[in-house]
Amino acid sequence: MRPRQFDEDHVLDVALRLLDEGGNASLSVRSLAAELGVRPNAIYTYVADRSTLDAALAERVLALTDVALLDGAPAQWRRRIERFALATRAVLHTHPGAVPLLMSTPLRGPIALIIGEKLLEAFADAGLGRADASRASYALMVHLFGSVALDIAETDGRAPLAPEADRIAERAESVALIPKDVYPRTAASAATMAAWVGEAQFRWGITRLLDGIAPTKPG
Amino acid sequence: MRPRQFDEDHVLDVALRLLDEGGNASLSVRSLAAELGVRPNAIYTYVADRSTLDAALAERVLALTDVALLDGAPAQWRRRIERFALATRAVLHTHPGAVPLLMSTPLRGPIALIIGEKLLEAFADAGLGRADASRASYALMVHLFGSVALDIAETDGRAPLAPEADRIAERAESVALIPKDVYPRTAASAATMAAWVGEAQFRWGITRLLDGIAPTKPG
DNA sequence: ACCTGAACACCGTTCAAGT
DNA sequence: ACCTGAACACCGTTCAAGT
Repeated sequence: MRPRQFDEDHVLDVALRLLDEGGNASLSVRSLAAELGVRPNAIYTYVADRSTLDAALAERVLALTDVALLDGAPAQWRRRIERFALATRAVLHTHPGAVPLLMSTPLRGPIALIIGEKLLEAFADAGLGRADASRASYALMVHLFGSVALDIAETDGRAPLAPEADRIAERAESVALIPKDVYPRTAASAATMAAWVGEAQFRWGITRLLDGIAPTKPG
Repeated sequence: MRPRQFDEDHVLDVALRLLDEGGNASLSVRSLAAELGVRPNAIYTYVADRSTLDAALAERVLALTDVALLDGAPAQWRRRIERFALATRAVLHTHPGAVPLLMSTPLRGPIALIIGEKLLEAFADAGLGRADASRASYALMVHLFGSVALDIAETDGRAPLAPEADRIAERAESVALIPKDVYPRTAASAATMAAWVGEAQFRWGITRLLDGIAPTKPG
């Protein structure tokens, strides 16, 4: 009959903070309990088990996304998708520790559904039929989430991430060691390769994908 | 002065088998040791620590890929990339438990480099300049790895994966529950959405991406 | 050089008991 | 209804000791 000490949102916020501060291994049922000032098993009042906690965290980070960026005039469909993709990438970069959770959980929560629905709308505005719009939506999510996941795989998962320029510079150092006799083309394009984790590369990929999905007709 | 009981390859093979058989949580330093008939700490003779083991497993799975599929006549660049992407997707589906490792480790081993080098060659054959070829290679890898990771996030990570038709049918059931008043477009394209985890969707995405990267000029 | 024994500081989860 | 105490079956990793 005791009152609940916290609501579920607060529990998830604290969990997310632990993830942001400490990197990948810093969140556990026990560390979360300690942070809340409670015994480990009390966590099970708020959450069914560890994997449910992870899924809830993934959905929570997705909820930070601004889906309204997908709204707008039909003719602006491309700009709407691009700005949403850019902004979502930025949000996910803010919570790097949650990204592996996003990539290992089925994305079926309400936020994932809203994003899907609005992407369908944008691609319909682009002139695509029902099936193609659906395929295009998924292709875009694959590129968005996949790109962020690979970016973050190179970091320790702690927030805030190092500035982009630093992350690229660090890659440049390691890429410089690639033997140019074995990998000549790779060595010759080292600078571009170092910048794979940057926003320009992300824009480039999204642009080409959208070009392939809805080509502007010649003439 | 005792002889090494195993070589590193064997240790990795056994680890991969544990991952395949038991799903995500079935591989641990201790379970690996038990399977090899040795005490837990003996593992550290072969591997520096757990995260090194994970990285080695990721590289090992990547090594199962057939990079020769990227070779061929310059005019066939598109076919070379497509068949490589398809085959690599199939290989990764064979070791689903290793895919999360692939997505959370920097891909800098020799196999990753060879794949990159050969992709650069293929995109050069497509007529791209050095920087664009590099960006295109990464975009393709993002799509390939991202797509497989999202596919596998819907499974329990045990090999063999259920047949594609079954996985799609299971998704269809859950997608059928989406309320059509809130998500009308999503509900209307439910069948396509259920098939997001299928090979046809993967082909579609790769095709559109390549279309955007190296458009066949009109006329 | 390789493996064991023992130990340390952790995990997630359960169950019965207290309020 | 919520939390605690206690326990269980796990983790990864270290260190000194044996061969």
